[in-house]
Amino acid sequence: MNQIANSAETRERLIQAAIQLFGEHGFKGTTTRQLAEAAGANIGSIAYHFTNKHGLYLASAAYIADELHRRLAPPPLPAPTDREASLATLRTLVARMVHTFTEDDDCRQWLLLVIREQVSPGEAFDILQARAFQPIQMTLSALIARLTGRDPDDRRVILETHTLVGQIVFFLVGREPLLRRLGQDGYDAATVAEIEALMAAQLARYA
Amino acid sequence: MNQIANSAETRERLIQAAIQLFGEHGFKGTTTRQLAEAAGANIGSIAYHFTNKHGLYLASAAYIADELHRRLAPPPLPAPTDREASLATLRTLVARMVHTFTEDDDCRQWLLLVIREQVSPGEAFDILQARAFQPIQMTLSALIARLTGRDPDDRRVILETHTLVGQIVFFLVGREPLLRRLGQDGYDAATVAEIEALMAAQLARYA
DNA sequence: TTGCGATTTAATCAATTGATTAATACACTC
DNA sequence: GAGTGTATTAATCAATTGATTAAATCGCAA
Repeated sequence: MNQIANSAETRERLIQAAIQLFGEHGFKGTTTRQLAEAAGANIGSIAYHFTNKHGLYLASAAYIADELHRRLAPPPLPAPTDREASLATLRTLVARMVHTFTEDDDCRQWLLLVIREQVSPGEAFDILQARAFQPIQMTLSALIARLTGRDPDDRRVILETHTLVGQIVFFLVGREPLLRRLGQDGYDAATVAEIEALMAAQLARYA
Repeated sequence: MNQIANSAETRERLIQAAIQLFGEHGFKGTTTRQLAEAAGANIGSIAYHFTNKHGLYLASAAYIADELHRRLAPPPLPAPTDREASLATLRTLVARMVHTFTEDDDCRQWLLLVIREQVSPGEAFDILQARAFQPIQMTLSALIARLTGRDPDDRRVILETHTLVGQIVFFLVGREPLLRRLGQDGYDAATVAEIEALMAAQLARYA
């Protein structure tokens, strides 16, 4: 191998540091010196690998998008006529989302960056939308469409998909107020199981 | 009147500018000079009225909390035994939340500040929690508890309340991806009506 | 009007910011 | 081992940052 190996390592460490720091303090709240130090790299490395601070930000967004897609990747859809299989796929997908948004600490790091792009969408939003949101959205819509006998582009299907996702995502977004109400400081296995059961009950209406 | 009138005006303009700018660019992303200019005030006014930039941030959070509470204020609860009235109150509350989160442009400005406090809760989070989240949370829980014949502190009730709120809030948080999927650039009256109908259908299970 | 505290203003401060530079160290080929 | 292009480093730059200061202005009471 050539020296690109070493280069790729620095690149990777910078992206990891960027995700953590951008996620915690935002874009302007994170300095290039913090990034370099956290990555064990030099300030100049940022310019060398990503042109500038914003380039590193975009690279982080792309990394997050790919990780999200990897975790919530749409499974191969069953035959459109097989209702039972479609429902099973939907259940699996929902369960995976619940686990990801409650138990995966990485997701919490990503949240602020993702939300910021929702509030004022920039270049990073397009990356997230294309690589993560859209595929998941489409898969869920397709499944719900089959189960309700509607068209996947039916507005009712789109809105129902949205409320389904919203319920789950809110365990990540509204995590803090919920945990305080529950008197806990984290989602333990029992709580996650309760949430899963709750969502499974929700899906019963598609059965 | 004494000169406090003029002082209060400057204070108010600073808070309004702060909500807009902090909401759009975050705390570090907003400079004191931007704040002063947007408020038509002098940089020194920030220190005079709020000690420092962070003090202005806290004042903005308090303002947002009060506005949220004002919009979603818990109506007087009906007699605990009156199921019909409880359901009607819940419907009203949900409808009001839908309208607020879809049609109220102010809410979109507040979102980033609120989410940031969820991600890394600071002093501002406690203000939001105490003045806005908690009262709404408690009211909804109380209503759902009555309608399901459970205790308001029952974990199942708490979690169900959370999913209910999550569905609605996600029309604000996940606004951008949804609108793209719908091929619209905003929530028109017809769409809001559809959402309202969808949520009303959700509440049918409590009937 | 005069006086007095409250408020606003312009100027200035030290510190930090993102970016750039030239020099150096590195990995690999010939 | 010399040569070459890649990657890293330390030092430096101009610009911007939040905060502070002393002076100026304001509103009202005596």
